Amino acid sequence: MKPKISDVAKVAGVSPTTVSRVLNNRGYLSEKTKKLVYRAMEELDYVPNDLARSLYNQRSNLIGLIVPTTSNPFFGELAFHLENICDSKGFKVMICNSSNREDKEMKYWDMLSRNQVDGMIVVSYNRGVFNERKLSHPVVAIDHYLSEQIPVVGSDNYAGGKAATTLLLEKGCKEIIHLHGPTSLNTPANLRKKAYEDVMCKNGVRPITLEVNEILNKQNQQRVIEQLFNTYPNVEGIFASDDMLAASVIREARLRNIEIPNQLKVVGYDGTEALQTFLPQLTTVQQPIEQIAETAIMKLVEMIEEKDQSEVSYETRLPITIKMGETT
Amino acid sequence: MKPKISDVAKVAGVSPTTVSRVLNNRGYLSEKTKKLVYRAMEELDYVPNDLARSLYNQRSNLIGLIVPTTSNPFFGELAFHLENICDSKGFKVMICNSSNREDKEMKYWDMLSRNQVDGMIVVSYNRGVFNERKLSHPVVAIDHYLSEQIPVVGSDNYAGGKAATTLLLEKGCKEIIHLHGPTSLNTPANLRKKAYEDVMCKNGVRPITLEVNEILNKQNQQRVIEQLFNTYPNVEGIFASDDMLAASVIREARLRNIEIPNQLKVVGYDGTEALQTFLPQLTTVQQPIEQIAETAIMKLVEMIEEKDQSEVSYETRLPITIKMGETT
DNA sequence: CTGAAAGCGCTTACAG
DNA sequence: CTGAAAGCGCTTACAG
Repeated sequence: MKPKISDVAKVAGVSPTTVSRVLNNRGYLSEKTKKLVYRAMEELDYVPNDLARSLYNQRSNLIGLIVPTTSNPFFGELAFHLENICDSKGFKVMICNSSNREDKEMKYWDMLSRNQVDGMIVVSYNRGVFNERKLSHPVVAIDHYLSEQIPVVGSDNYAGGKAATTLLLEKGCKEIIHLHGPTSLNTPANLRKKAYEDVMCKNGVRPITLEVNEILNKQNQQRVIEQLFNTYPNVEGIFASDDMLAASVIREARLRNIEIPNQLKVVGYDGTEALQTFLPQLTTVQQPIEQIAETAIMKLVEMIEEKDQSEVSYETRLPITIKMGETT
Repeated sequence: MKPKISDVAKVAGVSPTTVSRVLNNRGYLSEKTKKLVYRAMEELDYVPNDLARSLYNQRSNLIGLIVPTTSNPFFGELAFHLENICDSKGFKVMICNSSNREDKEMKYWDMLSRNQVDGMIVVSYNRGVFNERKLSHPVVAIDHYLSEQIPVVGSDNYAGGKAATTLLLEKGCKEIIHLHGPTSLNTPANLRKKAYEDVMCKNGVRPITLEVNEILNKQNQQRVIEQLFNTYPNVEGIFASDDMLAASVIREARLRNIEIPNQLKVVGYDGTEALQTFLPQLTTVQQPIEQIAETAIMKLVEMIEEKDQSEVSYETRLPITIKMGETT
């Protein structure tokens, strides 16, 4: 059996109360008692039981994290930073990969509630699920509106879309097409499209946005990309709303012997570390992933700590940077 | 306050014992009582407290996962599969990114122990840390030996190294160099090198292995790669022990105007999804990541369930496949 | 078929 | 400076 506080107490010749106080460094303790207790803990290889502690304290120091999948470098990198920051603040992270499925998101949500998480960070494209659930604990969303009560943190999508489009125009592209994820979802990411369309119109060029309906669906992506090249054989610039789309565009262009950047210029969005090792030549709009993670946790902790949530701003947009590559 | 079992009991007009039994579907219950209890739970929005449950049951259904970082697509993808499989078996996952630092691994290990994990999956390049810790719960390692007591699951590294080297030879390369991670660590991954050297010797060619000392250190990698090209300007084939190295090799070759695959052929190792979207043209040895995850969890659960651990095989090597790209 | 009591391993207000 | 008692929210052996 694992030793418990009462075992330590017996060995140290004190009461469990005293051991607990030594453990938490609370109240007045004589040096002698402390040493006795430390020695006993050492001798028994005592490990405190955080479950029991959390139960009594009504505080788990646990953060639930729901992402589509850490297989995707963007979410993998986001999860890394979120966990790291949580750790530095004394929080533990329970991770959930929803594959962006509503049913899984719901199950994970309930599971996390049962596990008494102090708060949750959610990356979901399915607003509906969360909109209706009563919030028994604070939640912060990344780059997607989940409900009126759930603050959102993300990159400055409008600035990103604007920068990408402007760059393509400056490089002399006339026919510029935007490849975008599903817009039926009301998310801040739609501002990438909005910015693209605004800039295009302002420059007297017709904006053309093609939509990829399903996120995480490679075949669907591929179909849309092929259609793009078939319908617009003279396309000179493509602004893809994420780097994986951009990579697929580059691949298709190569198959069609379209030279990049001479005949076609491509700009992506995200700028993960993985991209920078695997496809460093891609010009892309880089999201400040670590800063997004920091801000999200900061908000969440504020909500957890102070029960007055009126002070937490609903939406935060963090500045992007353009990473110049060889595709523009 | 959140409702607890006794609140439900009051509303349903039964005892807490009965509510608990309904919750766990244990023992004889009259249909009428069940309905009463369900209705009460519904009415109160009752959510069971898994912390309390785990405390009593001496079983958390929690798995701790320590990886270097989910930013790296290989670990990100591995984490995804591990979590998914855990979830399907009713386990929750607490995730820890160690950045491959011994001090962090130790802290995380202790943290997970305090949280009463039923078991741990560890990916670590630092054998020492774990070798000395007494195992208070089952542990399974991925692709690295941590101690005599900790089973290892990974890809068949020898077969992978052999396949890669053989391919390069078949494609006509004479001077083939192997880029390898730190070999001071005694890990199964060293078999990639061993296989390379065996195949080279068997074919009467001199094996040359260059070592990257620090994992996750980009500058160090870059230095070694530049040195490779400077020292061996006529290199015809490079077998890199992971895809990120291979990608850096390709980048450097491009800077030096070395044509791939005409002048130089490159084979990587891992074959993650991210690679397949970002750099699909790379020929690589593909690890069966999902299968590795499955096997690891299977072993871990066996160890958790049956206390007789003699039946669990110490090492498992899962079959690799060569994914042909355009770099060979 | 159902309930009162004890206990999982902690912590804290209260008393001394 | 230290301890006995109660309680965090559950579950289960025991009794009825």
